[in-house]
Amino acid sequence: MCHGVYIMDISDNTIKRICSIFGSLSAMEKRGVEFVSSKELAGYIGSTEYTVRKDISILGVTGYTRRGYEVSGLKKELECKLNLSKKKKACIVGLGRLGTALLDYEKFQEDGFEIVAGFDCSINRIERLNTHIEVFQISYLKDTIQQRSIELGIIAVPAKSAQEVADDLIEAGVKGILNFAPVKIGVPKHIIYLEMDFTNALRFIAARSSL
Amino acid sequence: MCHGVYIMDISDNTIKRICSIFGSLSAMEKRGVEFVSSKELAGYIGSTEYTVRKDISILGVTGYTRRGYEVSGLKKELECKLNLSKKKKACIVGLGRLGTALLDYEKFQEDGFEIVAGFDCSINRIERLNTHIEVFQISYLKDTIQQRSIELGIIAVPAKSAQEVADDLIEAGVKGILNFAPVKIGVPKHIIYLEMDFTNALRFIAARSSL
DNA sequence: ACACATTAGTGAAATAATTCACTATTATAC
DNA sequence: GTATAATAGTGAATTATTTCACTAATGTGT
Repeated sequence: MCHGVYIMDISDNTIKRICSIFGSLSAMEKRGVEFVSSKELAGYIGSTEYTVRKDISILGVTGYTRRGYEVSGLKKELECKLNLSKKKKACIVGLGRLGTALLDYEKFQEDGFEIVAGFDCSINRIERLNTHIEVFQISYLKDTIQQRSIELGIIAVPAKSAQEVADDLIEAGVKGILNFAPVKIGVPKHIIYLEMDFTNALRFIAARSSL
Repeated sequence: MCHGVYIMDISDNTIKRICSIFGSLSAMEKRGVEFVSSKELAGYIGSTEYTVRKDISILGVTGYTRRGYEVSGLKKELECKLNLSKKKKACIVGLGRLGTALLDYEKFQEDGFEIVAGFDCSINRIERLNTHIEVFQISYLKDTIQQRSIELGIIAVPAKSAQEVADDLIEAGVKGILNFAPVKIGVPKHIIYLEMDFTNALRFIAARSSL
């Protein structure tokens, strides 16, 4: 943890926005942008200048009058405050179409998330896979996670086995779970859980646009 | 639009929760569950009984004292209020690993979202694809969307071409966009836009669990 | 038939989040 | 050098959201 701020007291919404800001800063840094204002950042992440300034100041980071925030400086600060600098090991359970797409999602690597293992219950499917990441039969889940100190589990199995997989991941010791199965998983309070439900997303869009 | 409620006045958060509730109800209906309480629903979607009751009552739907809500009845009501009953046509742009995974994501079909076209810029890639959904070279995007009255666009291209694809989709007339590219896209106010940024999700989990 | 327990519905209270209004600072133009 | 405009920082006001507290209704058990 970085000095000063106790991140656990900060709201989920603020943390999510800071994560988006971090992503925008990475992109800007690549493009060679040096300074960015709260207004511009707000545009990038779909928020307001007020909220962006509040969020950043909650973390105790400051910018420059008349110039805004220094892109790479702010990025470094956020990285430090959010503990994103350390490389994090993750695994993917379920190597169907979505799981294999995630296996090779380059963006994860760029961002310090290293996929160090994939698991599937089907030996046939595992043998047919063409990837540079090591893949295992799911019975090796617990051992592999513990041997390799994997901290994050990504679930890409069908809905009906998602809870079981989550239980195994937690028993093996992961700290966070990203769930792509279209079902809500129950986890103990100390496990950080996030769901990516594609169908729900489409429902939201449909409802809002009154299709 | 259903009678009574003006859905545009309802907050995004409420709509998102209602969408989750809808998903949970679908699952329960399949399992043959007849009634469900606000407390149980809250458990499923990760909320509280108070909020669930408020959300449902905002839509003007009522339950039964001592029994809760009738599962299939509530589902029908929500379907009607959220305009989810009509089949909605969608297309996917970008047929890399993620795009092709989405092409055959059965859950979409089950939920009334019909993927009626896929697009990619590479003819080679299109020819190699093995799917029962019609795929086109991206130059046919506008014509196909208009001919088939496609209302939803799903973007699964690399970050650098995402904005351009979005502009084309909007010009062609889609009403909503679901963006899987890890970049924020600018859209006019009347377009409903939602982003699924996997890396951001992992960042959030990492920050919250202080990996 | 009666007591009890459970559950929805809802206005009010409490809490949280956002926006505003203002200050201070400083780059830029003239 | 001075005026001006742009921008961060921030306490206060506003707005939104969630939670509480209570009522009413109705199954369930005795």
